[in-house]
Amino acid sequence: MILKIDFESEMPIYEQLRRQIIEGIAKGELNTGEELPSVRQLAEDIGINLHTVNKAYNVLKDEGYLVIDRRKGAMVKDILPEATKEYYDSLEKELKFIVADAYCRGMGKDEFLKQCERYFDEYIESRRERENGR
Amino acid sequence: MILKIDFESEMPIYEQLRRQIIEGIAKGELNTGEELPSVRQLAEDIGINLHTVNKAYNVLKDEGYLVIDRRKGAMVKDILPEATKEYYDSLEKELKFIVADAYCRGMGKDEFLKQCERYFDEYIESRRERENGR
DNA sequence: CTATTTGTTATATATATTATATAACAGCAG
DNA sequence: CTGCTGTTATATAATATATATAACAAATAG
Repeated sequence: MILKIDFESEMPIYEQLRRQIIEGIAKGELNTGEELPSVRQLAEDIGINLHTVNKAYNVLKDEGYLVIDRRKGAMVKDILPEATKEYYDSLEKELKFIVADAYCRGMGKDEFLKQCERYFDEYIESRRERENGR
Repeated sequence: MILKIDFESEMPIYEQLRRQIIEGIAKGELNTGEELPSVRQLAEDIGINLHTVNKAYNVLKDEGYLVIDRRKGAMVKDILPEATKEYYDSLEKELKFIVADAYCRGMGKDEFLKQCERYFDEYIESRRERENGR
């Protein structure tokens, strides 16, 4: 899986890593149980500090996406995190704002929903393709 | 319009203000052309520094939501910002991640879309009610 | 005219976050 | 033993966030 960091972005590097890894899991580029590069390896590959990678991994561990074995390294959990109440609450907050912004800018409900649907289908399709190839 | 700050939140105060004001516009609690409290007034009301309010106002000005008159203060723009290419790009990035996260957590496409639709309808309905009352 | 209000600008300070660098540690595999 | 894991510790630097205080120009209210 290819990870790309935008060093001009306001978004912290560890947060960019976190998001790309979650997107990678959604696409099926990263499978449950799959091992991730070691913190040192990944840090060297993308030219950042190992502590930055470590932070991303640990956030993902706390969220329930990864398990980290002190000796083997990080791997994607066999069972992905569930949609807990805390998750629903934060999702609602985030979505409400995004929808408000879109609505103010004159984006129609249908157009917005179509986009969401398209993104969902992209992940579903991507996973399906990869599962067939195995 | 009531603004509530969560001082425990990781989200910066000015960002909380920014989001609530956009949501207020979406709901129709704030109408185009309507004046906002002065930076000093609002800062005092919610117990924060005037520069924090000023930052929120200026971010919203840069985004095209507000006009700020040096003597009269801030007011909601008569014409709200459009969905520019930059906006679409940032929306796509944001939405793709959110969808990925939801998908990984086992949230169904229909459930996700239903929520988005509900939020849209809330804003539409809220605006309609307020327009009828005027 | 005077006093008050507006956003703006400037300076200073404190704190937290982000990212880096370097080093050392324990545990395990080859 | 050697080399690989993540982990811990310490230090440093830059940036973001928030506050405090003061002063300014421009307009308005009395």
